Amino acid sequence: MVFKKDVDYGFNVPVIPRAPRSSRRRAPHKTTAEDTQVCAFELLASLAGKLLEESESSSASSNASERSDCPRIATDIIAQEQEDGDKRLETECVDRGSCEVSIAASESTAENSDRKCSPNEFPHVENDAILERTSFSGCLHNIDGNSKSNGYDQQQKTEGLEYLTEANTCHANDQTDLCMGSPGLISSDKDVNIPSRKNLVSNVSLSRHRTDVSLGRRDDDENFSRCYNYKFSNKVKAYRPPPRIVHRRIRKLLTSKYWKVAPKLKDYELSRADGGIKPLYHKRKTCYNRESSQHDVFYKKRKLSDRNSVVTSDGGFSSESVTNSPEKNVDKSGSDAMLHGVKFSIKSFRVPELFIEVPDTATVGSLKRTVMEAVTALVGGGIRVGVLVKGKKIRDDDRTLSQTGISCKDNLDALGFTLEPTHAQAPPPICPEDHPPLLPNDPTLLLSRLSAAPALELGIPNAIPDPTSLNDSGNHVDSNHEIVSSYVDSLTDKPPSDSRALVPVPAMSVEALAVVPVNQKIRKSELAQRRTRRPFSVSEVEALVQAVEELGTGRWRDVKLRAFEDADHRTYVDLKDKWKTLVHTATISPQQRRGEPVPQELLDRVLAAHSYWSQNQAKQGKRQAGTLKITDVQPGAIVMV
DNA sequence: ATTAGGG
DNA sequence: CCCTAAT
Repeated sequence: MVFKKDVDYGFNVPVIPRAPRSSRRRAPHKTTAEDTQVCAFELLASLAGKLLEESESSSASSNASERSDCPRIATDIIAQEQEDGDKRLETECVDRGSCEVSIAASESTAENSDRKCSPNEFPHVENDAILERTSFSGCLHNIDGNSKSNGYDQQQKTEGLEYLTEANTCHANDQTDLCMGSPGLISSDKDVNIPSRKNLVSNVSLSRHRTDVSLGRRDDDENFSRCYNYKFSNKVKAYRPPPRIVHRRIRKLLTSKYWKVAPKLKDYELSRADGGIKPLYHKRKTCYNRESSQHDVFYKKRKLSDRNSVVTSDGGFSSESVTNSPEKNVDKSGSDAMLHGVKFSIKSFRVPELFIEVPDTATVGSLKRTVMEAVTALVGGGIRVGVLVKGKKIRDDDRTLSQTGISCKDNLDALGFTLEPTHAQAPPPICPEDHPPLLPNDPTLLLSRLSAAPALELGIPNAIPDPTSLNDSGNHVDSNHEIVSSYVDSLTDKPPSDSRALVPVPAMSVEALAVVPVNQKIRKSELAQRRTRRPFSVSEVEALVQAVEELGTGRWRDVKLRAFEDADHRTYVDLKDKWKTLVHTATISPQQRRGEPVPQELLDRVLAAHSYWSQNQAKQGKRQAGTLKITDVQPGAIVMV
């Protein structure tokens, strides 16, 4: 941050009138939620419709080869289920085993193991539907972690039992993948009530057959992106469920981090070419649930139900259902030239787990849209592509395809891709915007800050912001570039001239690959989680104190504008909160204080200002032109008991 | 969009 | 810091 003001108000505290309301930014006209609703709805509906259509008409043949593409899986869950010994369950899930087996394990293996649970922790099936996959060939499973008889922890673990399945195997057995059971069925620890699943939606499930609906290829995409505003959460309130409603939950759970919503896929394509498009969503106010959502699901279910909630994990468990089908896209005329090339098409990407919750009074269309949102959010949250060969992850980006064993057509079957959260391998993701143009250690900035620090003028050495603290706000390395470049590299890997590396079939593969977003801004928004903690530096406190001394404690917006306008990561709420803690800190004994010690001088000023402004709250109106001598109130304010 | 408070 | 209610 930078001190915007270097005026020495001394001890005189002028009462500065509030900035005229007119000066406050007005949000531009926004499209009505209605529009958004309708549009998104239709789009998703049509998409889902196609899925259904395809799933019904397609055969149930499984794809063994595909399965072998991703041999590694999270089987602990399965095993767990079987340990449970529940025959019904077993029956229900056995087939799924193959599905799971086909899931490519990624970094979050640890996560999975964490999810392991003892038999008696088996998930309690309810009526919530859990969408295992939302690759649009996904399976729906009726599993609900909300056991009313279990405790919180149990709940957590239960949630982790959600199956990781792959659609193409699920459908192989004509399993009832989509389970929309009747409400109210709750099972105890020992009695996993699964039967309800049988009554559930029949095989007309979405997952009977891989639908191969390309995420980024919908004609409606354009509209979609425009209309999909994630504002539906408000809208959904219209679907407020009746008291006894049971909410359907569609979720996949692997980690505790959530991605943020993102624009349509097509944008990604564009972004690749343009070098980045403007993100549709900057604020975190979009539709996602934070960590607490899961933790509180027990207690706040009611709350959650009021809106559609979507949580996607970044577990890195994203797997792909890539289908190499060279024969399909071979360019006959150029077959010779492509003899050593690699052509393939990506049928679809499997999407990492999603957590979706909507009131069961919501419409199907709403559900579809929600799923769409989840997927979109996930994809836009910042992912990168992982390459799997025979189930093995290829991390060396410099290896040629031939060296990797995927240079010949025969091996294409073993080629797979995964979608992984970029930050899974990246350092703490930091938003570029969070940092001022000037580097923290930039002499210029440092000087300006020092000179602007009232403390200097007051001759209080302690208040001089130390370089260390100054660096605090900017010592984060923007990892975006790394990530992006890394990602790009993986796609545009340049192999030795003599060997033809991955040469995507223009129309097909390029597009398919484009499914992976590169947009930095999108990545930024990825942090739909709790903001990174950023302790106030002494200099910041300094600025805050000064601003409050001048403006009072009820004008945080002005404080922000005055002293922290350039500190994007400090919102007026942050400032208000900081002031709150400062007052508290100043009140308690020095021994009880934690963190970077704040100069007592500042704390004294905090108390003084706090005291003054709280005392004069009522009189503020009359003191328009008045001034105050801090010293006048300090004596009393400093008194600590 | 802000402010005020509780968590 | 987050979340909400109330402005």
